Amino acid sequence: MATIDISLVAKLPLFAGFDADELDGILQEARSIRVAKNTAVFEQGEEAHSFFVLLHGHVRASKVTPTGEQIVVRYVAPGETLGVAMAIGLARYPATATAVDDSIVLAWLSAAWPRLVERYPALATNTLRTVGTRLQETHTRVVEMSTQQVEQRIAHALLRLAKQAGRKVESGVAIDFPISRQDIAQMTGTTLHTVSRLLSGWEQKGLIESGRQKIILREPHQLVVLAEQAPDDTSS
Amino acid sequence: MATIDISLVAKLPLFAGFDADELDGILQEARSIRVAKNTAVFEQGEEAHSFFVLLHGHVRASKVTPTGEQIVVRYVAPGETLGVAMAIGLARYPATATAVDDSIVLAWLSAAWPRLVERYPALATNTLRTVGTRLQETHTRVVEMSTQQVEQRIAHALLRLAKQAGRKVESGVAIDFPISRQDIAQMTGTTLHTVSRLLSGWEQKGLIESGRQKIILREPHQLVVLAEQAPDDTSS
DNA sequence: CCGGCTGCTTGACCGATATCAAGCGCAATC
DNA sequence: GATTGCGCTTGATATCGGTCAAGCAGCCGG
Repeated sequence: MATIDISLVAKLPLFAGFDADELDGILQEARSIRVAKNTAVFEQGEEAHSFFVLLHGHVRASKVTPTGEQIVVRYVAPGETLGVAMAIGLARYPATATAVDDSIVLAWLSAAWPRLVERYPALATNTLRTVGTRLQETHTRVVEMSTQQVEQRIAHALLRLAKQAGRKVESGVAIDFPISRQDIAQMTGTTLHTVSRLLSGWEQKGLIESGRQKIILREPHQLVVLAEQAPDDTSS
Repeated sequence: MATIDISLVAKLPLFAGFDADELDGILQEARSIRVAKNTAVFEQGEEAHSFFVLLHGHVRASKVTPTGEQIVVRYVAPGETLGVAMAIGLARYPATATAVDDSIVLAWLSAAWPRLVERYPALATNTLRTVGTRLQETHTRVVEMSTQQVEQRIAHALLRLAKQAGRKVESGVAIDFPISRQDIAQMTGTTLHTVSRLLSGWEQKGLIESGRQKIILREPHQLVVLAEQAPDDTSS
């Protein structure tokens, strides 16, 4: 029953435009849950009993196809919502959410959503905005997959990860959670092998520094150049 | 000032849960606009002055990349909303909407959206649902592009088009608007040439019947088989 | 401290699909 | 009814990146 501190969430997009009292009312209904590294917040196909806000840590949303192939939908950063299936009219989660680091989420019962929205209509418009943003981002991904080579796509993916979850370190910007070549392959529609080869190449050129589930961008600007390079541009 | 007939729109998802009076209030503010074949409803990058509901015809939403490549985002069927940029927090249209047939749209000024939503909160939740659905569909597309061969992707695309805009004809199901090989290429992330070759092959096998900007599915079920065929399944 | 798992690397090969190139024919326009 | 353009077809060739295969190495658990 420990109440959640308002200051933790007051500035999140989901709660934009709410005053302290309203926030308090909404938070009344939330439970805070610890999710250990490598355990699921929810699983694809499961009944969408709750929706969440990530408070701390990092969560990977992924989908499996009927034939067993897996793709990474996105990485969730602290402050973002996840599992809003009910709000968009789904009874079941369309993807699996796995903590890639020890994480903390706020959870509301999906059943409470209609009531919350009725009392606090801004919840709907705020959620509409974030779902709209995700739609834009997903379209960007489709465009990239349609028009760019693997090298450009991976460069873009790394830059996005760094922007979203970059931590400054001495030698550059580190991606602040464990991520494998396989994960990157599943984000960019390619294979583990190709990612490995490309990253090895970049490491040789000093663009990045990498290890087991670890990537540090040493020369982000060089990566930007790579990412924007036209398919046949051999000017380096 | 000709008022729009309520019965035309009462059953659309955007207006789910509204009674006649409310609908009337909303429709007061709409203008009905004819859009001739091959003209734009709105253009990518343009200020998002209005949002729309397609009443009649078919509209193609497409995006151009900085480097000039074009991709088709989706085809809009009658009853669907388009140009809801403002609702998802965008000041400008993220894509171009072009009528592929003579079409009729209802248009509201984007500026009216906040006021409409305040008076009719269900507009927000209904829009949230449709944007959520589009997000799902776009994820499906990403999954397909990541895991399937061109042949499967094109088969899926045709089946989806037929489902969404199929018209029964003697020889099968026709896609009810002009669509070129180029369009299909831009929907599936491939090239005009590959689409042409594949369709030629299917036509030979009697699966489809096609002509200039025209495609008729003769054997939808065979296409389903093709679409679901595993990458190396040579069982035909 | 050791063993084994899991993530990573690297080579060789191959094949799906893009690219390059040429030409055809329907259909709209004047 | 002629003309021209646009959508389509089809061949030849090139290549990116996937697949197959083998081995390495950092890290966790015992």
